[in-house]
Amino acid sequence: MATNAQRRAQTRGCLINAARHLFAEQGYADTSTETILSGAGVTRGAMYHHFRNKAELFEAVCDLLSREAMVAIEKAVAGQRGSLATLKAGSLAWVDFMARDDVRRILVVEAPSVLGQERWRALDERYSFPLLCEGIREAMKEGALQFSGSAEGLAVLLNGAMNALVLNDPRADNQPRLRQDLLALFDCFRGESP
Amino acid sequence: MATNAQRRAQTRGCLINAARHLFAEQGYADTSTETILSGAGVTRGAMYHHFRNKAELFEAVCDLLSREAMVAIEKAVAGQRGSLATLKAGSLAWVDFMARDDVRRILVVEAPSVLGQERWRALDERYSFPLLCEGIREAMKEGALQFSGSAEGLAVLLNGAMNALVLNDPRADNQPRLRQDLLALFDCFRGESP
DNA sequence: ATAAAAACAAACTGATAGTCTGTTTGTCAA
DNA sequence: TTGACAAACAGACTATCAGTTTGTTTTTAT
Repeated sequence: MATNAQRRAQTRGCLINAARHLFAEQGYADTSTETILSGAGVTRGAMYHHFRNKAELFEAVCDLLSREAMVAIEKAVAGQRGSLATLKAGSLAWVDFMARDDVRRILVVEAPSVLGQERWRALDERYSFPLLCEGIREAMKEGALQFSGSAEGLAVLLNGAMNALVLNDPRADNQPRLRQDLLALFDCFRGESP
Repeated sequence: MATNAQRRAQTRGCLINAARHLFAEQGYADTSTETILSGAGVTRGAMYHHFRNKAELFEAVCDLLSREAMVAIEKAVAGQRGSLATLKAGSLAWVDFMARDDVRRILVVEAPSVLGQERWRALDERYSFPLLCEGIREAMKEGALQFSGSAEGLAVLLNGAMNALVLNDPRADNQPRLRQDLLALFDCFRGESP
């Protein structure tokens, strides 16, 4: 009835989707594979046919979320004019996406521990990081952004700054203020002038 | 023979010390409590008398490492003259300490996931963050550092930038370059300039 | 049509975090 | 000093759960 490719996509999709919501609500360690299985309407055998272990399923979830982040960023960047405005818009879009409760917990809080430092960085470098890096390089080339160090280094540091912003007390009302502070930070690189 | 306070300190110390090394080498999830117990020369009953669960023992390890970080920072800052030099020295000391393989794995990679975002932030705010915040406030007051946003916001962002630095590929030779980039970042806040 | 491979089903196993009950050791007031 | 109480510890036990194994169904390729 269904082709193998369809069956495969269907089963993987169900598992990833169920896992995504459960990991977001209960965290990785407190989500048993059994819960995921019943949530996805799939058996143990099927899951371990598609994923080597629980962590690999988690990685698939991370991949999905990262791709969604890319979409959000590209959408935000689309209508922008000027390299600095583009950089700012993209960065804010990234922050907005990562600040979502589910995304933050999975991609920012738990991913480094579950995937390990190496694979976590690999994820970053596969998706959002090149975009940020290119944005910075472009802005530096145009002179809209001046920095005595390397573009890649600045990208690493800004990436970390945004990460910290996302992690900083989402329930407090200081989130908008922090966004302002991030924009102020970008303006510190304009070289001369107010 | 020994007083209760002594026994308590002894047992807790052995557990925390054993756990510290095991968590650093194998990670939290892959270190069984049994391994910790035999490493500490202590029984299960003793451990669960002093710590509610495995995570609470991990938190005690984090507390110890954080205190050691404070010592390292205060030592580095001791001989410095000028608010900006003090800030830079303290920041580099923080980076150096956190970049240690054992410290990075426990405090930077795994702590957010094991403790949860809230308790992880609480840890930061109890130790290094106030120091960074005060350093920035001081430098801003002296005019050595100019920023249109709030000192606290800048502290959050810089803290994140340093975190990212620590996480960025420790095996590559780009670590010294990143340290230079961090110093360059500090110099972006001097307003007018050379 | 048939052989091979992919997809799935479900019982089973070893490891392990946390509990429970009981024992030893220290504390402190009378 | 002693006796009542609490803190510290010992170790057997349990429920859970990630991953394995073996067997079955469905698709694909020839």
